[in-house]
Amino acid sequence: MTDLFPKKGHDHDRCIDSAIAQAEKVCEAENARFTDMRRKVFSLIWQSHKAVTAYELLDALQAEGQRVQPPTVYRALEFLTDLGLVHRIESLNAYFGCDQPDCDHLGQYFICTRCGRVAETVDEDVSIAVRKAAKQVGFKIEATTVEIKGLCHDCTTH
Amino acid sequence: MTDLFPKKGHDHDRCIDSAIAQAEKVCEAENARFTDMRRKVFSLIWQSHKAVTAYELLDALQAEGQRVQPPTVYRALEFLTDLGLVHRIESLNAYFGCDQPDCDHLGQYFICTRCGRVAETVDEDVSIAVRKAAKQVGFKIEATTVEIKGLCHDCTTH
DNA sequence: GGTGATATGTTATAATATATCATTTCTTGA
DNA sequence: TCAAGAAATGATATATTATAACATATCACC
Ligand SMILES: [Zn+2]
Ligand SMILES: [Zn+2]
Ligand SMILES: [Zn+2]
Ligand SMILES: [Zn+2]
Repeated sequence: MTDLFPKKGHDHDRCIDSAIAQAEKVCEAENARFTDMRRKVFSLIWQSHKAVTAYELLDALQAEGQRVQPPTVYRALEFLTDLGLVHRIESLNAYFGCDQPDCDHLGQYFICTRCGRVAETVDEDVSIAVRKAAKQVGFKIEATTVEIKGLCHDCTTH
Repeated sequence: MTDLFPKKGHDHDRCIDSAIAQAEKVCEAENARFTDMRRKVFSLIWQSHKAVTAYELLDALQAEGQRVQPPTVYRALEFLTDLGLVHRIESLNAYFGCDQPDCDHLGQYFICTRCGRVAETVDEDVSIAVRKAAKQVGFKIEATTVEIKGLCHDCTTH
């Protein structure tokens, strides 16, 4: 068993720094501008491993004294999700930071209903099973949403 | 290849009648009341094989002259989804009728982006792969959302 | 430095969902 | 049968999530 979720006392600053570094790389590769606002929103999303809502981000920005409106947040989120730097959790209407933005992320999301954290995996067996199921019914896949709710390992044992 | 989606010219009245008959059975078995409002909402959902939003249902009810408010629709939807007669498609904020309410529906949903129809499958291989992926990371599953968007067989060939 | 493209600001509003309390309808058992 | 309690619906208000439309600012490039 390898827990996808980070350990309790882990150095989260490293998560943040690494995520930002990766985001910079992706933006550069895509010739996309990692503006102050986008960087700010991205950092806020990475403050935890939980999914955050657009309005939580808005509140956080406003708490810092910025006069930000919803469209600003949604635009940043659109930019980040389009680049695969952030994923939207459909069943939560919330967003969280991708820790492997390089991969082609037809990912699956584990969502802990106790601690609220989200972890992403790109499980080949799941992908294969989904593709096979689609093929069996003559369905041409464009996108998949696989969201699994339950208890993370920490939350089952503590 | 067995298309999950109904044929174009199929007798949809039979779909509706059968769905209502099944719903009556389920409600009776659960000792739940299939009231006029719930039956009405259920029928409206079954007017097509597409997923419909709560407010589309509300509009349809109001168009019939009823003075219905959102809570009434959401209550009916909650009742129906709790019984497994209707499923919510998270990525669409919409609802559609289950055609196999007896099974334990850890189902997967195929959503055609062209014709808008939804079809449900309960694919064991997908379920197994998801359970295995969860086990590998020590995650205890409570619920799963598997929504697959793309083109149904009809829409790829016509 | 001027110009077009991109990003953000601003205002308004659309779309989805729920909280709360009042009223009606149903069930059930004295 | 009908009174009491439970369940469902009505009604009002509001919370939450998201986008449209147009103005302004910033950036990239020549
Ligand atoms: Zn971390
Ligand atoms: Zn947890
Ligand atoms: Zn039909
Ligand atoms: Zn189709």
